[in-house]
Amino acid sequence: MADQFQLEAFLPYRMNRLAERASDSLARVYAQRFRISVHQWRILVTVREYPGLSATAIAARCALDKVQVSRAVTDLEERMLLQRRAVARDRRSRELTLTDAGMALVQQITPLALEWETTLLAALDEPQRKQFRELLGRLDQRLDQIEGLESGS
Amino acid sequence: MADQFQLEAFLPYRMNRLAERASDSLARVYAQRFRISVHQWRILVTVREYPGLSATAIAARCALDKVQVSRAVTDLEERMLLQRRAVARDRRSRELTLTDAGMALVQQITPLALEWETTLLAALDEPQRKQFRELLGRLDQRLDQIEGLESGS
DNA sequence: GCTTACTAGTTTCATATGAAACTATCCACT
DNA sequence: AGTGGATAGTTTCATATGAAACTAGTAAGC
Repeated sequence: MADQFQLEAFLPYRMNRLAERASDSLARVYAQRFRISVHQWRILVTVREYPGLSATAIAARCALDKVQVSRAVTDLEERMLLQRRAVARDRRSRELTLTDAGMALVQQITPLALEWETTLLAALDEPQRKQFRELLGRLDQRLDQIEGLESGS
Repeated sequence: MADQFQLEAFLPYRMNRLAERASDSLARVYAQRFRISVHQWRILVTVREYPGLSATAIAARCALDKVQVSRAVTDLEERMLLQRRAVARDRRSRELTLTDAGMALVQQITPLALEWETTLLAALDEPQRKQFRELLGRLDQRLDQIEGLESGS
């Protein structure tokens, strides 16, 4: 069995390598130019889409660790790209919103990110793009199940 | 434009999240039990498939950094899972091969890894599995082109 | 055979990471 | 009101990372 195992055909490896290459290539489009990390980018666009979320909610929504969110948000706030506003009903938590500068930054980077995505997806025709998204969704759901089994049994 | 950007629909994010979840879930199958990291697993199976490769060749083949390979190999050698043999034609480089214990370990982990992969792929039917591999391949090739453009211009 | 440029692999060092501890607050129950 | 968990977010600390420096060796031009 092991003697026919090929790393190149093993999906976890394939997915990881592809995701990492894609992520690195995209980051080269905006990271140095705007001094924004991938984590910070995720946070900025999520706060733009859902203004007023708490740090914990952000962490859950963009698959980040709460420590990473804490640190990234501190930095973004220092740079006046985002603000934390105290919320009456729970004084542990704060509502996050973008500042005008933060919004402007997102407006600047978004077209670059979408353009990069379009460039990547030029490898596929429209039905294939649709199919790819569909398959990613199915695998994601499957991982929900697998994780359920892991903790359940 | 930015006001319709959704992280959840953005492919680099989707791919990253899926790959990371998959990698973590799989690692839970063997990492603690055999004290093998993902990097080490890649190295072991690659050395099994191509005995006698150098560290640099391994790094290129499994998308790892040469520093990571150096460290992982040192550890694997200390644990007698792999050996480095001097090679006459170039005294900087050494040929890597698995020891019997290393081979046995690969034989033990491989079925678990393949079983995990099968569990994940149960989310898809056979044509979808084939299609998924095909699409990953196309995107990989596209990234070769994109990286070419980046350094070329 | 020297000098120069390159490559294999290791080590150093500064930074990134995330688990676990911690602080402050909230909530449920008595 | 008071006690015993939970939870939000931060800080600490030990480990992981990878760029750059380094060591040792190779290769090509003179």
